[in-house]
Amino acid sequence: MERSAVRVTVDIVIFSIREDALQVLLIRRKYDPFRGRWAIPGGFVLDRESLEQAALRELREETGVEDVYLEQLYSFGDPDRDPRGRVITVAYFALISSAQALRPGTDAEEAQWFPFSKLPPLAFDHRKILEYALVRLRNKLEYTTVGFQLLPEKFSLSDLQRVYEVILDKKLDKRNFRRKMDLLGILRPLREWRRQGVSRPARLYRFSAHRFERLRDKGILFPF
Amino acid sequence: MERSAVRVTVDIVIFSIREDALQVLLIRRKYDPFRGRWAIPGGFVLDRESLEQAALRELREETGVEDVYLEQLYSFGDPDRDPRGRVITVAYFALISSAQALRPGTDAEEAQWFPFSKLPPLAFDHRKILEYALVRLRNKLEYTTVGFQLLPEKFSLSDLQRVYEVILDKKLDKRNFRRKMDLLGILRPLREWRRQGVSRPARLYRFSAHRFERLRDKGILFPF
DNA sequence: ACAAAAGTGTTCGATATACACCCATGT
DNA sequence: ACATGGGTGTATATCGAACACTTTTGT
Repeated sequence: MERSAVRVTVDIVIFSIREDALQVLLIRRKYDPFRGRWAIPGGFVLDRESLEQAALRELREETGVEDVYLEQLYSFGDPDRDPRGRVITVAYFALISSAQALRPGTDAEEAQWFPFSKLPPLAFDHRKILEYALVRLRNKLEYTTVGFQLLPEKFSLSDLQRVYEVILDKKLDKRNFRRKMDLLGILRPLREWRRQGVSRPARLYRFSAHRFERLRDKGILFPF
Repeated sequence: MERSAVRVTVDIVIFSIREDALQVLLIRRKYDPFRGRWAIPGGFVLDRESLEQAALRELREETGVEDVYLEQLYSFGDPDRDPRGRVITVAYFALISSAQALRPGTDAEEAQWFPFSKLPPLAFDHRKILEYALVRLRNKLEYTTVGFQLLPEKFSLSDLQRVYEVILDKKLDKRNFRRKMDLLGILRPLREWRRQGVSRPARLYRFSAHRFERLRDKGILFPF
């Protein structure tokens, strides 16, 4: 068998809802190739770590956050995707709660949130990766509970609906949305309300993980 | 940045319906590690080929078939998954029509179909890969048209139903199944019938690709 | 009183499920 | 005539989509 002179990276599409928009975290490249361009955070897989560990490490280095939803997206391996040589990347996507503050630019890299609808020119094939990540996120939103990963622990139903609306990029009907969430049976209402400026206070809810497990057991979700 | 001393393979889970069962093609390893064990066909990615090209090449080498449904499954990169060192594999799955004959054991490798329900002990983490492939195949079956890829060009509705039944491992109602297929609007009835032994001849159908494209455009499918 | 967001039910069409008998053919 | 698989319709339950007004609060 032939040896393959290949290097492997992980790249992580980091989504968050900020300022009522779906945003992704990008870093500005300091070196060639694509110096000055924006890129998805990532880096080489180290010798003794799994792909997921590598993704978590990069995520920690880039943002300082630890507890996030992380899912493998797809592997991209066009021979010409990196001008430096043969580099295959395993792309992940991560969801960060809008409450989580990032430790800014830890390894002296310029990092910045961009609304998905206003992406700058990107390095490598990162535009393609981002677009596929959005497709997956939208699909997952419809048949799983990933949406909750983008919210803080306590949230109102309007918060939740806004998450769905900005990701799917369409208005949803409030009554239908609430009924659906209610039927899912994974929301625990709290005895807490939150005043949002000048109007009626909104009841807060918590995502009920253990009811969610039953859904998982019914095979609605995925094994990794 | 650190170099990663990694090699990359593609492995292909090859599904087919044979003898009214879902089967996978395995090859017997001739060399260590895991000499004598059965394994999913695969091999190293070459310098100038994409991941998909590598998968297609392995598929051709292993089976002689060219026109198949091929989809990337998942990348597996546990540091200890291969005793020879760091090998990351990008797993694909392929669907082969039951009509397609394989060029047998071309590169002097012993290849054999195994019913999914009677898998032998497998090399590496290939058992895990196979199990995930089945989960994906089942999911895809429900919201896409991959099922047709397992049939020859002309098929009866009973043939089609059998595909669904053996993959999902449950009996389906004939009338409901036919109505659903009819509503999908992707079957073209032919003026041809086939006698199956001693009973009434079954009408044959053809999968209508161009109607299918409309479904694809509606975003029901995936980009790769 | 009014502005702003929270909250709440009903109707309708589409889709999924359950269920049983007749038909065409070869032996 | 019978054994074998092919073919067909109806009734019910469930789910998603459309749609408008009242409530609570701060100013």
